[in-house]
Order: sequence, then C-alpha cells, then structure tokens
Amino acid sequence: MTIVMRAPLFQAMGPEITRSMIQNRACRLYERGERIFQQGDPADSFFLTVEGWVKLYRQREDGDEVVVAIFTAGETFAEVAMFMGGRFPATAEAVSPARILRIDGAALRRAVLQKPQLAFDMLAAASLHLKRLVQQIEQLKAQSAPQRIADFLLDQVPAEAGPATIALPYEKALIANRLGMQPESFSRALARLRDVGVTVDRDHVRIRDVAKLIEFSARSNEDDR
Amino acid sequence: MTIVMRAPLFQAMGPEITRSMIQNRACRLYERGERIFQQGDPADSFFLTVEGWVKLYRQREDGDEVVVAIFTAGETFAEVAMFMGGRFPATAEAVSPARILRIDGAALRRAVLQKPQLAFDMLAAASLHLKRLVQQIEQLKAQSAPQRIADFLLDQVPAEAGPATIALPYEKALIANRLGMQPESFSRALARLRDVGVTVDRDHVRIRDVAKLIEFSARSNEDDR
DNA sequence: CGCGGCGTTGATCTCTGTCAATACTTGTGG
DNA sequence: CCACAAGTATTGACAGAGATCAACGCCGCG
Repeated sequence: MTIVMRAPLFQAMGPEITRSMIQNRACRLYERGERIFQQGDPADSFFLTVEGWVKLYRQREDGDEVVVAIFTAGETFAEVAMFMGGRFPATAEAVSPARILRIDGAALRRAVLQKPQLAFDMLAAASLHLKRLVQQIEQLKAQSAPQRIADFLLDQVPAEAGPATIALPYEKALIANRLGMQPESFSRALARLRDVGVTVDRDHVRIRDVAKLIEFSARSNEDDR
Repeated sequence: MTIVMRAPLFQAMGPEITRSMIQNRACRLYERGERIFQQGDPADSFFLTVEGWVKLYRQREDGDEVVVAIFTAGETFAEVAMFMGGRFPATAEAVSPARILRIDGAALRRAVLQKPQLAFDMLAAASLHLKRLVQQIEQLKAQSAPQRIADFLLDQVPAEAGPATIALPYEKALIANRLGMQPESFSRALARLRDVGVTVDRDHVRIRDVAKLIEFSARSNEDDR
C-alpha cells in the first residue's frame, strides 16, 4: 500500500480520508487481457495502477483499436471522466497481470467538497494527462516513425548521455499501436535506428549514446513545469 | 458580456465573484496574428474567447508549428496549465481579430477554495479538452486524410442527415495543420470528397447528404456524456 | 514433436509530403 | 480605375514513407 500513499492525490488527502476511501477489497488483481472498464460504461470510479501495465484504448466502429495511453505502477487514470459522472470514453485493459485499485467516485467527490485542496491535485493529474496527449499529437503530426520510436525509448531512459540498455516493457505490437504505426513498420523503423547506435536483441534495446539519439529525435524543448 | 456569463465556469461562480474577477479592462482586442501568450511563459492566467478565433500550437525546435486546438467564442483555454502555476506548454495566437478576456489565476484559485463547487467546473473544462485531444489522436492514428476532413466538416454541422452548406471558419492552411496534413494534401483530399457529395466553392462547402458523409467517415460512436 | 503467438522480412502499392509552377483574391498606390 | 504585389489556394510531377499482404523464423508450451 505504500505505493498508494505515494500518489499525489492521496498525499494531499491525508491518511484518514485515504483509508476510509480504499477500505474493503477495492484492490483487485486483473489477468492479462482482462478489461477494467469498457468504453460506454457509466464512469462511477477511477483507478490507480498498483502493479503491472494497463492500456487505455478507443474501439472504433471498424473494429480497430487505437491506444491512447498506457499506465503503470503509481499512475491514476480515468479520474477526469469519472468526475464528470458521464460514461467512459475509452476502454481500459490489463496488458500484463496487474493489481489495480478502484476508487469510488462519489466518495472522492465528497472528499473534494470537504477539502478543496484536493481539487488542485485532481487538476494536477488532468494537467499531466493533457500534457502527454498534446505531446502525442505533436509527435504524430510532426515526426517520422523512427523519430517517434526514438522518443519512446528516450522516455524510458533517465540518463541524458552515454550508453543505456532498456527492456521493452510490453509487446512490440502494443508499442507500435501506441506510436501510431503498424507492427511491421515498427520493426523496420527500429532496425533503421541502427545508424544512430541502437541495437535490438529480443526485447532488449541497447543505445550506444543517448545524446546521439536525442539529437536524432529532434525533441522539442521540455520547457514545462 | 453576456457571453461571459454563459460560460459554465462563470455560471457556477455566481455573478458577484465573476464581476470581481473580470473587472478592470481584462478584456482586450487582439489583431490577427497577435500572440496571446507564448510557450514557456509563466502561466498565471487563463482565457475566455469572447469573439473571434484562437489557435493553440506547439513550436518545435525545427521551426514547425503543430496546431493542437482551435477555440472560438464562449470557450476557455489554458485553464489547466494556469492551475498548475507552471509555464504554458504551448503558444496561443489570434487567427482572426479576437476579443479575449484574461482571468487572473490567483483570483480564481481563491475562488475555488471559497466555493469548492467551482473545482468541478474546472474539471469539466479539463474533461472536455481531454476528450477532444483523445478524439484527435484517434483520428490521426486511424483515419485517412479525407476521413479526417469529413469528420471536421461533420463537426461544423448540426444535422445528421440531408443537405447542408457550411462556411469554413478560417484559412484552409490552418485547417490542414489542425488535421495533421499539408495544405496541398488538404486541397486534394477535399477534392476527392466530391465522390461522396461534397463540393467546394471558395470557402463554402456544400454537402449533398450528411448521412452519406457520416457513413464515409466511419466515425466511431459518439458514446459519451 | 507440433502448434500458436509473436516478430521479422520481402514485395508491392497507396498515400502523403515536397518542390515547383500557376491561378485566384484582396488590398494598395499611382 | 487599373496595375501590381502579397497572400492564399490549387494543380502537377515526383519521391519516399508507411500500409498491406504474404511468407517465414523463432520461441515457449502442451
């Protein structure tokens, strides 16, 4: 439960409200592939990923799935939709075995009215999500497939220069979808990154020099916060 | 000022707080092309478009502009960024002569603490913006240029069937950017919509049968709210 | 050992971006 | 009132990126 308390939302809430909110078995284990909620369901709760990976995607009429976001330990999702009390505009599904905490919307709403400071934290979460979506749009509109992959890899790496090795956190097909391309294109584009010092073995990616990859990706300034 | 009061945010605020907040000449006229704020500026206010059109875009290192959203009369923008008190992650610019109300962040923050209900309205606005961004991502990832244009046109039309005529609200190059394509592609793709009953004259678009266009666009269900 | 899921590779085709030339509109000044 | 310039839109030719379809390889598992 320590990870729960670490989420900014719960820090602000204070231990007593938190505990009252996440009492009885609200935390559940989902198998890989299991749905957490479905596009169109009434949005009466939101979620905190305690462990594992979750994909949030839109289902299109033509049967295609479009991944909008992917969450992992410590991240909350669907708060804003829940707050509106409407319906979920997307579907959430575990892409690995995942432990997920469900938080009741009505309870949170009451908490916010009691402690307005909480609203700021909700907005902080919304802000973060907005920023990520904007970033994604920017990437889709202005960057080639190899550049988007480079950005994705760089997001996984703390360092700003030197060598690094990373394990791809989930299936390549999912990464491809997240990045807005076909699995085949992902494979080819990743191979093309060999020129800038990226080599692949199974699900392990070795970057010879992070700085070089940053230069290649032409990332725009991370001039926020 | 009636349009100000109509914005959900101010409805909830009540007339007295509203008036105290938007007192002295906070409303300003911007010329076409004038910046309202710039990416990286301290985000100490947010804005309500009273009249005209505003584009919100990211400036990339390579000089490209990526339009993230476009706002018009009655819509607020940058609330969430403001609330975080950080810096604007994008630039806002008037694309037509525009009358815009600037609202002080600190004042709003105080108002929220006084009247927690306001927080819900902030979250509502955030929710709307999030939903739009998600929709945009879906379109970019899963739809061809003509389909994206079809969706754009359909957003301008209230009807669900029958004929319609619409005036494009701003320059085609801007629409093209918003839809993630080059002006040339926009021109060609729009021409290709002739097959589904769309004809263009200057900035006027005639749709012979809206239902047919909906079918073509393969829009996913608008299953929200 | 054989099967199924996942990933890669190859061939081909379509769409979109790019570069360049050409209208069309609008506003300005003679 | 006309000529011209600047901004905006369209059209053409071409190249490249990525999608699609198909085949194959790899690996884990029953």
